[in-house]
Amino acid sequence: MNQDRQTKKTTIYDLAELAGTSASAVSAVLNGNWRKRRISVQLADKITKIAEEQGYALNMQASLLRRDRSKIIGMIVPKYDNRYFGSIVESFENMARERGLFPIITCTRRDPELEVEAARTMLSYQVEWLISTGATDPDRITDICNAAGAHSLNLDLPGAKAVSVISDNFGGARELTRRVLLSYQRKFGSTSPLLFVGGRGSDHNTIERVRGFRAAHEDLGIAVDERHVLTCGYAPEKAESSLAALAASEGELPRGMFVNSTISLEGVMRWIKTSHHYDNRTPVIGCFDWDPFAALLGGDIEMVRQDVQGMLDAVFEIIDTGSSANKVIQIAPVFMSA
Amino acid sequence: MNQDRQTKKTTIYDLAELAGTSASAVSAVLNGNWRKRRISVQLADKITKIAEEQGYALNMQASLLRRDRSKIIGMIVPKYDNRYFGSIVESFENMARERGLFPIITCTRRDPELEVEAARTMLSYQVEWLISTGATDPDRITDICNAAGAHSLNLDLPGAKAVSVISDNFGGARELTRRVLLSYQRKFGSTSPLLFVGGRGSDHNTIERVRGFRAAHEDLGIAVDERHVLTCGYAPEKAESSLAALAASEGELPRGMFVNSTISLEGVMRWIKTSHHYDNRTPVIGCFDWDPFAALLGGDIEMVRQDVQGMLDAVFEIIDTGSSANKVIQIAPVFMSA
DNA sequence: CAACATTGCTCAATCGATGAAGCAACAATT
DNA sequence: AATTGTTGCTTCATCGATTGAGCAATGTTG
Repeated sequence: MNQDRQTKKTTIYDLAELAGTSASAVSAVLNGNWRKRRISVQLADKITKIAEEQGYALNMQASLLRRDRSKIIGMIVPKYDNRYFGSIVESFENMARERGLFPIITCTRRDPELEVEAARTMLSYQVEWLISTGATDPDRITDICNAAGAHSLNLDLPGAKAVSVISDNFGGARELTRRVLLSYQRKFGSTSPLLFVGGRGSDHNTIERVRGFRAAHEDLGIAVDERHVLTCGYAPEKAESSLAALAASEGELPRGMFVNSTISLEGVMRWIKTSHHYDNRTPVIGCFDWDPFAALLGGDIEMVRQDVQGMLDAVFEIIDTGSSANKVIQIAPVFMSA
Repeated sequence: MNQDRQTKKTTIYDLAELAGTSASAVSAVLNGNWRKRRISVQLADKITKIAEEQGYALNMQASLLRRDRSKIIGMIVPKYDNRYFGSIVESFENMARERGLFPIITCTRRDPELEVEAARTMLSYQVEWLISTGATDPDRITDICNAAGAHSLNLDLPGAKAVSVISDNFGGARELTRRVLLSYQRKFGSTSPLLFVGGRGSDHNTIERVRGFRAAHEDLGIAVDERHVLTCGYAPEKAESSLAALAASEGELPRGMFVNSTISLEGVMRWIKTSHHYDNRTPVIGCFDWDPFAALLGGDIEMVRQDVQGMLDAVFEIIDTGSSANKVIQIAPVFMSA
């Protein structure tokens, strides 16, 4: 394998020698502004041909060192384990490439130290922008970016020191809760407060969603049961053990739920299946997030899909224009009819 | 926002001036080999302190240009829309970082042109290794890497020109098919050939899985129905319309299925739900891939989980040692009990 | 035909970090 | 006192691409 790899890479100097010309001319031809530099078409063709024959590849490090803009744009993302972050990353890459930017993405597993380390590394690579997606400490990253002369932006979770593009968590949660409460009423003929499961009590999105959850209850004149707000973290296992604990201490759990992410929903559904707590008592569920399989699970699951395209449109508008009037841009999520 | 960003970035020359020393000393201190270069502890401390105060960040482009190794490792990946690729990417990042390598990943959406363009771009960034995951034309990428003096490796789908680490598709499919056939027999008291749905007839994995599918049928003395091998592509919509077409032309479809990926399964489940074809006739299904929600769908879904950790262990063993005896390394997938 | 413009290129400095080579200053050894 | 060794730095060339300045060789104009 790989036995025919060259030891040394071809540079513009090698090409210049082969073409009997100067490195300067080669550079001009290969980076496209040879017209401006008055290189003849003949020489340009010759150089292009030789470059292709030699399999020449630009050394971006050398090029970037000399140029003023790197055109590199970084993103940190917590996980790759759900559709939401997956489609954020995929769209981000496409939109960056469309603009001639080179995207680099790093997964930081909700680890504050890793986030900072990743940010520093990206800055070493001269990123012009750094998008912190769902970061645990976005302001720290903004500070680091500012110190290094790079732009920064928060996505999904807001920070105080940079523009933030987030879902309308309050509005979305309020509407989702309202729908589940009404569906409950329609189905079971009575009203009842819902169970809230998943997310961290300290994170902005969860706080806002709980607020929307409460607002919807209040709208319909239903009192929230405080013991039933389980902000136990996002991991499936957390949701699972949290439900198990509550069921152990309370007996029967409500037949209506607000689940704070598909990740938590994973644990909820697993618990429902293994505990048999809801056998023959199928609950109505609202989930703040969307997954194609979860949508097919049957029963009564209503999902809100965060508007990834809308959020990234907002992100790139800021990047394209260089600034934004608002500090926090809220994008309304989309309701999927199950 | 961002009003306090500096115009110029701090360099080692700035630090040298502030510390009243030379850039060379600053460089030695900051990259850690100041002991070897006989810099005094006092000066090292002083420089470190000033660097921190100034928020100095190394210019990786300049550093890389000078150094022999870039320690950058690239991966191209088809999509971020399922657990398989998601966990490949996440593990890849972790394992690369553990080794002091800088991972860059690009999603190429199964587009051959994008794959090539992405490979070229990564080579410009001086990647030492390029891992082609599920690439449509891995050999082309290997050629490009060879020409540029970079190592390459195939993951998930094999190529002829570089070492390939893939799942044992034949073995896995054979065992999965066997299980589904037996489950069919147990459940319905008779035997019947299964339906094969999803994947591309031209890709290696699909070919091997169809081969395993046939072998398992043969093992049990069941004849495969050739019209029931639907290698219609991976996209959910393809699976959906393919099933609809078959049902339209054939009437009742078999109650046993082999689905070639969770992506295709998404279409299959949607069709089952919307068409009502299988209402009160729940089929037994085997899926070559795993998804937590799909696993909870109920009914009889058996899933094989590809051994991502095992595959990446093999990948990094090659990277660590620099070579491999085998051209194709097959990793057995793991059977999940539903 | 002199003066000037245009064409088609080359030269050389530059980006920031790195490290081999070298050089003072002082210490240790003969 | 002369030699050798050690410490603690600095100088400078270098990596490969870019670009302003400059320079011959032509072409054009009055």
